[in-house]
Amino acid sequence: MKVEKISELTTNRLSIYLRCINELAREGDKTVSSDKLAKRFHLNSAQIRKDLACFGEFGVRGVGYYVEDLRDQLQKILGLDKNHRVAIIGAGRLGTALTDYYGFTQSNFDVVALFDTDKDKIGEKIGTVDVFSFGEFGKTAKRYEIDVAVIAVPAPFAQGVLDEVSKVGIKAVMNFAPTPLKAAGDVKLKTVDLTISLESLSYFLAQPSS
Amino acid sequence: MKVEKISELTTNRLSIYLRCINELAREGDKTVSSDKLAKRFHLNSAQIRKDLACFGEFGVRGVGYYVEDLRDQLQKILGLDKNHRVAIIGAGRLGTALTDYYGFTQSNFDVVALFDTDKDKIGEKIGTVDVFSFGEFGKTAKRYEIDVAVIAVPAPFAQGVLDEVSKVGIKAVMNFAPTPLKAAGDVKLKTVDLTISLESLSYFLAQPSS
DNA sequence: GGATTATGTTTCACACTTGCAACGAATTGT
DNA sequence: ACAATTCGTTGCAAGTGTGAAACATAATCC
Repeated sequence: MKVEKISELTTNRLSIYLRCINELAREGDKTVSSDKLAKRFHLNSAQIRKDLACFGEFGVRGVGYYVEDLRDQLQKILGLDKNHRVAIIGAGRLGTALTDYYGFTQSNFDVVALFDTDKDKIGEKIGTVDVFSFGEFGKTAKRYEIDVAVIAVPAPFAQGVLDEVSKVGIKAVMNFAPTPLKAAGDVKLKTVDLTISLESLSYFLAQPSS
Repeated sequence: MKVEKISELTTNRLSIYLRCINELAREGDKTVSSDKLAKRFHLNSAQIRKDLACFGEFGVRGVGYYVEDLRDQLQKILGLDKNHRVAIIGAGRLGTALTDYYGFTQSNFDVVALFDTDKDKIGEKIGTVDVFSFGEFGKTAKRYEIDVAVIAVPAPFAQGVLDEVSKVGIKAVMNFAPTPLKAAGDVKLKTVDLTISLESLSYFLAQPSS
């Protein structure tokens, strides 16, 4: 078992392994070798072993991995055994869509509060979730024990929101605003930039070589 | 000007340059050097010049780049001067949210049709967009001259949708289903996997080192 | 006990990207 | 004319991730 720092690419692969293992578990498989896993899901067996070995010895030599055990281990490593309380800042189209997003609702992330600065929205409900004034973010976030923030405001306001959110002590932030943000060192910021993805498609379509 | 193949990382940076240039244009700047651009937006001046040089000589030695000209050039390179007609497959929460997403509506991507297999949804409208039966995708896609498809269906159906979409001759696909897909060589597939991003945050929160 | 299987681990080569430095070429300003 | 600026281009070092191979270790099967 190594004790190096874990690359984000590694944890991303762990997510993928977990999905594959879940699929095998649904099919009733009890054990699986890194080789079978690799061939079935087009992965690399050596890398699977390397990645898993970062976190412990989960496999059994001569046998492989016990599917249910590995699933539990991966869930634990990825922190999917603990619940998180999510606030979404920005009750616009994207924010309201994310509130209902099954990726949140089906996982260990519970959206418990929305924030906006629009007085017409404050006090309303999106589904079962209340919309609060972003001016009272600190107070409300503490009351709801928020530990994850999702930024769904227009780009020019995103940095301000991130600063405010960080001030309250929230350490995990997902940003959907199409702009790079500067976060404090101890804050994990994950930006999902759909604009770049779209423009990448657009570029491809514009190329005559296609 | 090089004629090598362009890496996707390069085009992603072009998207970023375009944003920066747009910001400068809004502020009224007429020219900018790669050095100023780099310092202002925390980029690398040599890389800016290298990236731009892949597509032509847009700068003027001793002067820098003309802001408006560079903006137009970048838009043209990224294909943002031509409109695209988008179909969204899957009229669930994510699909309907994307239909209204300003990233689409504010860009050169027009969402012109939704598809689903649920009879209760077929025939309805999401905003101004009709929901069609996915069974008639080929016919309807041709009629609407769709050239971009967005997959917003549950993971188990995503590959089937991609195959069907490819059969119709659509070459650009954006996939929101949390599963890797196999696309034909001439089809550009861009997968946005929010689950992996979420689990990455979850992992971070689970680490005692944080 | 011996053969087989498959992990945990190390090692190496390869590819890719990035960042830095350098330099000729071209333009502007004095 | 000359200095200053800045692009276009090249080369190189550093870092990172990937892929394949190899091998000791350990469990299972016969």
